[in-house]
Amino acid sequence: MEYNFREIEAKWQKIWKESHLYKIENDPSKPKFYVLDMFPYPSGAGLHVGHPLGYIASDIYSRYKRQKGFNVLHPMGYDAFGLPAEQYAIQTGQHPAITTEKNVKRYREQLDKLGFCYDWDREFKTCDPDYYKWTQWTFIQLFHSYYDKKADKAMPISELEEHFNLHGTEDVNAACSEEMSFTADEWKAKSEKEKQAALMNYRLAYLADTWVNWCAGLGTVLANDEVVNGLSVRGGYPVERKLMRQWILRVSAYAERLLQGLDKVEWTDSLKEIQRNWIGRSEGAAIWFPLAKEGQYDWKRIYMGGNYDGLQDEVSFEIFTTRPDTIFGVTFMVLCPEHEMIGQITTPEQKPEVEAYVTWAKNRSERERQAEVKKVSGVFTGAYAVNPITEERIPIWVSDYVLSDYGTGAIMAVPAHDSRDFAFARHFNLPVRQVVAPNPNDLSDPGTWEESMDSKTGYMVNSGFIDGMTVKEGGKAIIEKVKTMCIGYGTVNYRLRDAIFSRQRYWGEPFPIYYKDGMPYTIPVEELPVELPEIDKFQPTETGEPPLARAKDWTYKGYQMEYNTMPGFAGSSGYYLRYMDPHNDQEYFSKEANQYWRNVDLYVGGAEHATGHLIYSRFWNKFLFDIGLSCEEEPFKKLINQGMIQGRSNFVYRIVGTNQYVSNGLKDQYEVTPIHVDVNIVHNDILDIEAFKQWMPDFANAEFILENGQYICGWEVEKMSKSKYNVQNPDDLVEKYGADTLRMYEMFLGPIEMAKPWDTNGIEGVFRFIKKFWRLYNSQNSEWCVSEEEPTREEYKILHKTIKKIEEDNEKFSFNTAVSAFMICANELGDAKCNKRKILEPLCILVSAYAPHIAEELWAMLGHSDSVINATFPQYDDSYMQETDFTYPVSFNGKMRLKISFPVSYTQKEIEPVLIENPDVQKWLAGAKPKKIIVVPKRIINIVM
RNA sequence: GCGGAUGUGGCGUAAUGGUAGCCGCGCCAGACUUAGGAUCUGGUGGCGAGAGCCGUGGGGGUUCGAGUCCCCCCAUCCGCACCA
Repeated sequence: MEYNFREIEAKWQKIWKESHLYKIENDPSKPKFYVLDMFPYPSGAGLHVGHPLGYIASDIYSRYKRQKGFNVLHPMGYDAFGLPAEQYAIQTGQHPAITTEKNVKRYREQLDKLGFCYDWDREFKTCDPDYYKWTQWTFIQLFHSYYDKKADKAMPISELEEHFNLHGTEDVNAACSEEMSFTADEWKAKSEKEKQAALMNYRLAYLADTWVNWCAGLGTVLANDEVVNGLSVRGGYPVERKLMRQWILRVSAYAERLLQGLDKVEWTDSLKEIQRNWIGRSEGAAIWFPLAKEGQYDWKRIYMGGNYDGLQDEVSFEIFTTRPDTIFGVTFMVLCPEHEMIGQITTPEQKPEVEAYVTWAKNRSERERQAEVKKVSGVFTGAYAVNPITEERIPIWVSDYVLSDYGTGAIMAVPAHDSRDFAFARHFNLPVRQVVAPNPNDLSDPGTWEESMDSKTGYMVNSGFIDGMTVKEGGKAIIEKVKTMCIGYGTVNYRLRDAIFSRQRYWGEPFPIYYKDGMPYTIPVEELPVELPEIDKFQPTETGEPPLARAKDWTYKGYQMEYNTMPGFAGSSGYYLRYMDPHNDQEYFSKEANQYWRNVDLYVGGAEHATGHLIYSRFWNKFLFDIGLSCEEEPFKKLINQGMIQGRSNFVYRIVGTNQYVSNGLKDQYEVTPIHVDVNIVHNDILDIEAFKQWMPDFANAEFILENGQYICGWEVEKMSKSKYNVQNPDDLVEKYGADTLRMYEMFLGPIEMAKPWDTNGIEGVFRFIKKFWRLYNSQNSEWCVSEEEPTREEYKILHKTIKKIEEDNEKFSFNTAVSAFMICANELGDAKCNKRKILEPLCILVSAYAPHIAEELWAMLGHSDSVINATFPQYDDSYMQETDFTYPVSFNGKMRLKISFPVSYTQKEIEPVLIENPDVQKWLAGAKPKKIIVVPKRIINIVM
């Protein structure tokens, strides 16, 4: 039989599908292994060309693990809610469910063509009510939980209520939006609405007025990770800051655990680093600075921040600093433009200027603000604060270089040792005072400085009681001091912010929330799912309400339901758990299923999810862990980021002012304009001239200056995009070479985690290998030619060398070198004309993870009725590797000169005399006496002269 | 600016501190062919007629021996970026 990949691949894909070959059970008698690909969003464009890379790698690993005796969970499904389908719906009126269904179907077809071993019986979409029921359920649990810092976990909010009833806020140490203080009696005296408002301050899913990223272009708010450089990731629309009432997840409560957990997972250093940066832990101090007024300060009273009855006139600002040691160098204070105390403290003379500045700053878009980071702006309030340590009066300024949502929105400025404060001080001519020096006597005049001295090492100077201490000691001393003064304490701040969880959109999970008396209440879990209602149009209402406000009778027992929907990351944060038990209608997933599958052993996907999905799902999982659902605290044990697939563009060079095109090698002789040319009409950088002329009307009459009769195109690695004409569709390659060739070629390109250009130039080589592989089993004239003869020792050696290499490479995900090993093996067996079953049968198993179709066909031809995926991975036998002699490379001073063979049993003592006598060695020694001879057994001999 | 990664033939890449360039593309030569973007065989880092010399971004170092380990520098890519 001839190798006909179209026939073979179609045949086996059909058989696999019909027999549910890849369906697996939760079978506790076998060790488990969970391999997962990152949830794809089925876009209208079909499978992105970068996707298969990761899918192939995970598929190979899954098949390999299965052959190694593991029960492998390898599911697939779709992250199906989201903006593109809805944008399309707004434009065309087509319901997003229809678009989504169509896209999912196309994805599935593409995936099936690549021969993946997914257990499709576990497939689901995030927009399935059966699934989003559990997304809503989790939201309800979050709503009814708070984070107890003492227990360091989520707890039922009912316990907090109970505590309030008995003790008020005394001894409460919980994650919250703002510190609260009331007694049990005060609590009991509160109205139901007031109580709900107070509890909202603690819930893990809470409703609050916050500054959000409002994207008018998309008509919705966005999470921080959905905004890059002030533009929305989807669509690239400008984003502005807006104060809105939104659902928010208290992710920040988990900041420390999210950070600590990174030490327990096997992810790349770079990915962990990105997450650490995103979480952004910094240690420092919180210190209160009072507003300056006449007389002595009662620091204890000031600490209470005016919350004390009778001390309403005391105004103070809480600042956060990572450098408490530099407090003697504070020469001014800065508040963010959003700071609530600005109106209260601004002097009448300064009021117009301050108000103008605040209005200007608040109305700037995020993009403008970020683009002009280097520009210094700000305004003096006319008010002064008191440095609580030095008791100096310092001016209070307002500037947008202080951010409202980090720390407290107020800073103590130390221009000598902070570059931003320095720039600000220089711009507004504020004093700069040095308080840190490399050595205690090494002072200089800050007036002459061109930049601040940000060093975190050195000695304190001009710093009163901490003079002479190191920076570290000084910091500690100041924290001690402010503590005893009751005006501050050492603390930790995180950059990680709570996640905005509302979207003013239709195509997402509805919230299981209704409003009574203006306060939100959850729908009973027995009544879930809250299904997405039908609406007539997908736009916001005329009054600016989200689309769900259009739904008829969108109420619960007469109460209005929530109009917002959940964001894209809601459904993708816990999907990996649902695969463990996807059809369970009683629970998210059963305890038994979770106890068995535990967490994902291998997660494969792109690094672009580093600050979104991979933080949210870790948070989601930790919460489910806290409430006893998930038995593992980290969801993804090992994670591999497939490298980005870059485009490889081709160019033709038009001679300026003509319709003449000059070949790459000759272009330097002319003045040319490079023009992108469709890579699909270029083969190995040689342009198909006829196809080029037909490609676009402009080129129909093109003339060419050739080299060696050909037009050679230039090339460059760029981002893959339609406008650069460097997009290649995996379907076309499957059509041309077959899935097995494509799978192996993608692996052959290089290490899986490395970024690489999508260059199909080498695919022919892999195609040749596949055909060569086929011919090991089928003779030149296409007849089955496997013999039952006993292989030679040499043939066994080739096989076992390969078994060892493939096993090692599979284990370390080095799939490129494994493909290379298969090629070497096929070359060697071909040279040996080996057609023996005892060699070719195990080899077929080895290859089956990489090229499942051809392997399945050959396996059947070898006489097996069961699938090759159920075969056992061959056992490596070291005895075939044993040799009696070893050919030593002999080097002189580390340079390899010649080779001499010695029995492996020979020791250095036995080798040396023979070595010295050797005429070639004599020649290289040229009469000199070797200083030293190094023999590394079975490795190398080095003669030092 | 901060953090992470990467630098090896014309190209993709390979090398537990031990023979640099495996495997493949491309290229060259040959075989079979009416033909070749098919198949097969051989060759292919640079310089040199040759023995040989030089070669892993650059410069130092450790070592009998460095692409690999250490220090400094350069380039490219990725992430973060007024985070106090």
